[in-house]
Amino acid sequence: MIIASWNVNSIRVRINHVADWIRTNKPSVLGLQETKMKNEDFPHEVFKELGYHSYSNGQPTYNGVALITDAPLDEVSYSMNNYADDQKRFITGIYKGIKMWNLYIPNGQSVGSDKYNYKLKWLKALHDELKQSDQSAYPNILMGDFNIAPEDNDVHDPALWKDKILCSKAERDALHKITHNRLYDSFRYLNPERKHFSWWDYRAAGYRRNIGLRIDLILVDQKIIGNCISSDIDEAPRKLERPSDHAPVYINMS
DNA sequence: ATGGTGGTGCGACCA
Repeated sequence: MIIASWNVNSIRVRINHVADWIRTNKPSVLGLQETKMKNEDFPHEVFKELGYHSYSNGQPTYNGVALITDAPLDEVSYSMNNYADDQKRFITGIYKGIKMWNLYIPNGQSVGSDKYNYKLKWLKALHDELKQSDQSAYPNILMGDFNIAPEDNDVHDPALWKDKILCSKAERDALHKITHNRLYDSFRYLNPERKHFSWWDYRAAGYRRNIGLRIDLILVDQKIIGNCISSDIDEAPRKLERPSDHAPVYINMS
């Protein structure tokens, strides 16, 4: 089964790209970020026609996440228990005995800014939320736009990005605290040396020059990491007309 | 060269 994550940067603009990608790849679970659409406008009918269930936690203009699944989810949750957040960045649900977390982690703007402090607070809250769920019977898969490049091999020019937003030590430490003894970065686990990005800035012709970072991640519970067969990033949609600035990342699990 | 492009929505913000 395919588990995938994609920051679409507006579901309204990207709906045909997403529908085509689903038809081609037939994911079991697809987490979308930056839908930028309120729930009542979400195109549930498009996914229904494809044979999928869809769950939206959206808002106008900014943020917004959704889970698209080929079987119904149980226990869908739209917020963390211990962190009140007006920004719609969180949705979870149980899929065939696995707790799927789809997350749009704050960008953080620049190191030291108010938005950076919000990002670190959000990551701490996520850590606490995950720690609570450790007692649960369900293994976890966390997918989404983490807005953190885990290591220098995930960055086109590590010297240029050193201590910058998406790469700072505090962000990486927060991510490691979340994964420690619990989760594997599936792409890196299965591709120890590969340099492959998931996001390229629209500005400065980032994609054409392959100036990118790997910030879209699928973190898999150590209890089921052995079921992961492969992990990859599909650049095909990034080459289309009017693409998202992110490519879909996915894992194949037995 | 210290910006650039793109989405939302129509000005200014976010990334």
